[in-house]
Amino acid sequence: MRDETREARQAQIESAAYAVLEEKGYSGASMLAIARRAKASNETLYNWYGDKTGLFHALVRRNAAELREMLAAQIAGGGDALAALERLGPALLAVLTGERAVALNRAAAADPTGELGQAIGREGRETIAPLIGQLLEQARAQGALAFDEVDDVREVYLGLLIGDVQIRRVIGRMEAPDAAACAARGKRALALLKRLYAP
Amino acid sequence: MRDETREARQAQIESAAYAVLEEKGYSGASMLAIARRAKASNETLYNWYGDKTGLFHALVRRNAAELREMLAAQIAGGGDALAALERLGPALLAVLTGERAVALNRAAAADPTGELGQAIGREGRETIAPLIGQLLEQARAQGALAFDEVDDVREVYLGLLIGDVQIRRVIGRMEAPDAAACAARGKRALALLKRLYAP
DNA sequence: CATTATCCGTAATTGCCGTTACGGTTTCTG
DNA sequence: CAGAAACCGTAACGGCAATTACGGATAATG
Repeated sequence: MRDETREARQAQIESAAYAVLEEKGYSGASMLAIARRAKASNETLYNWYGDKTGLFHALVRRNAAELREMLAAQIAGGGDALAALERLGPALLAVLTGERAVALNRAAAADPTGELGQAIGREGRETIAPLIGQLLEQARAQGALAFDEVDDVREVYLGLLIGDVQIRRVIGRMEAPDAAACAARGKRALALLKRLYAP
Repeated sequence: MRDETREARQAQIESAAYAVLEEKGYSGASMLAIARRAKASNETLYNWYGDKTGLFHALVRRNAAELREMLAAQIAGGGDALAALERLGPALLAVLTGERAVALNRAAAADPTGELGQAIGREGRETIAPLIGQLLEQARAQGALAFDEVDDVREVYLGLLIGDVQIRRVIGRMEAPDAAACAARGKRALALLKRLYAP
C-alpha cells in the first residue's frame, strides 16, 4: 500500500477510535468496534498497532504532537512573552478539556497497567511544561515578571488556568468549556499571575 | 444478622472492594474478585448492594461522608478562619490525592454511564465547596481577606492548592504526596491567597 | 498482465464478567 | 432447643472481550 493511502487509512482508523472512545468509554472501545467503525479489519489493526495498548499509544502520541505544534505556533505568533501567554492559555485549556484529551485521560485512568498515563505524562505534559517555562523566563527577562523559581511560577499559573476543570471533565461532571469560558479563565489566570509576580 | 456485625461485614466488604480496585483498576474489580477478597459470597454482595454500580455508589457515599466529617472537625478546631484553612488545606489535599479517592475517581472515569462521576461531584465536591466558601467569608468578616465574589476566591484557592496533582494521580503519573508535601502546598496556597486578596 | 503482498469479512478460540440459582452450613430468634 | 432466615461456596448461563486464523478480494509491482 502506498504510504500516503496508508497514512490516510491510519488517520481514519484513529479517528474512528476516538469516536468509539468518546461514545462508549475505554471499556466499550473494543478493537472490533473500532475496526467496524473504520470499516477496517481487526487483523489490520493488530498488524499496525500490535495490540489495544499500542493503538491507544498512537492516539496519545498524535494528540500530543498536535498540541505541541499548536503551542509552538502560538509562541511564534510574535509580541512579548506575556502576549504569547495570553494567546496560549485559552488554547491550551481548550485542548486539555476537549473531547479527545478527556477521552484519552479517561482511557489512562481505566488502564490497569498505567502505561497510557505514563505516555500522556511523558509526551504531553512533560514536553509542554518547558514551553511555558520558557515563556515565563522570557517574561522575566523582559521585565514583565519577577520571580526566583520558574518551576513554582509555572505550577501556579497552570493551577490558576486549569484548576479542577480537567478532573471534573474526566469524571464526567462537566461539559467542555466553550471558547468564551476558556478565554475568561486564561485572562484571569494571567491577571492573577501578574499581581503575584509583579516586578 | 445483628446490625453491628452486619455493619462490620459491610466495612470488610467495602475495604476489600478498595483493595481490589486499587490493585486491578475498575475493569479488574469484578464482583467475584471483591467477594473472594472479602471471603463473602457474591450473592451477599448482590443482596446488599443491588449490583456493581450500587456497591461503588456505597463506596463513594462513605468516602464523601468521612471527608465531610474530617473537614467539619478541622473547622471546629478553633482559631480564626485562616487558621482553620491552614489546617484544612493539607488535610483536604491528602484525602483527594490518597489511594481511595484516586481509585474512586479512576472508577468514575472508567464508568461509561457517568453515574459514578455524578455521585462524586454531588456528594463530594459540591458539599465540601460550601464549607470552604464559609471559611473564606468568615475570613472576610474578620478582616483577614478582601474580595467580592466568594466563588471566584474559592476556585482560585482550590486551584492553587490542588493544581494538577489530582489529575496526575488519577492517570497514574504520580505517587501520592506525603504529609510534608501536602503541608507545603497548603502553606503556599494560603500565602498566595493572602497576597492576592489582602485587605 | 501475472504475481505477490496486503486488506477485508468472518469465524473460531479462550477466557472472564455480571448475574442468577441452589444445596449445605452457620447464625439469629422465639 | 427447634425453626427460620441469612450466608457461604460453587456452579451455571449468556454475553462479549482480545487475539488468532483463513479464504476471497484488491491493489501494488515488475
